[in-house]
Amino acid sequence: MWNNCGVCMDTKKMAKVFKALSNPNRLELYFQIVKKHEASYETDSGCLICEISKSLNIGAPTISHHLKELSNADLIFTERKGKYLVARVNEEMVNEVNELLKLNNES
Amino acid sequence: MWNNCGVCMDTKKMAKVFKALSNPNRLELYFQIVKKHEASYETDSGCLICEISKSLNIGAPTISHHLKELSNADLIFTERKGKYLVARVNEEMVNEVNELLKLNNES
DNA sequence: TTATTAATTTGACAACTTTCGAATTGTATT
DNA sequence: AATACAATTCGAAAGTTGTCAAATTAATAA
Repeated sequence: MWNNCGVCMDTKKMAKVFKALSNPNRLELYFQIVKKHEASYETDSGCLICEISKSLNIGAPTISHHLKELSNADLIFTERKGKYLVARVNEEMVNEVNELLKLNNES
Repeated sequence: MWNNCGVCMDTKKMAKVFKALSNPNRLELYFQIVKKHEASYETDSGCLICEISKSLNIGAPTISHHLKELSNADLIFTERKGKYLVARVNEEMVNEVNELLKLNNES
């Protein structure tokens, strides 16, 4: 459970997730992926990055970089569909984070 | 709802919270405050920082700095009790973050 | 009052982040 | 084949972060 640095194993993984969400533009990107994901739940059509990127005032290289960070933190999956990139939320991971953050007292 | 940078107002606030939780040592510090908070729920005795800091391998100035970040992000409250500093979780904020992170589809 | 313990401030430094422009790769359209 | 569009890679600039040592403040105990 504890490593030699006094930091819990899971803590590092979780810190990485939070770091991925810690930049406003990246967080907004994440929220838009979630929103599309929820909207297209029935069709399971995923979310085109080029559409999202129009609404964020940052260039394509930056978007690419941010997506990699979200992906590296296991918050999203990405997949190439021909010319386009499709992003999907990793629901399992998000639920895990939610559990960890939840306070469980009886107030 | 949206500002001129294409970033949602709440997004900045949330990004700040996630940034506060994005460093492993700071996250561990936060978790320990939560743990103590939950354990001492009945007595409402709070959590002494000097106790926690023994289990993290970082110096006092760094702890002080990290506490300020958690506090700045409204994740915790701190209060001086004589010689000691007592930390408490801001339950309202944590619940808010949890709501925002929660996925609401029917899977 | 002196010494001790807890916490903060300051200043510094290396490491990391965010972002961009330019060049490049991959795919589709004409 | 030539063009256009989507995305990635690279290299660099400007800014931010995590950490510490040294000095300082605050409160308590001897």
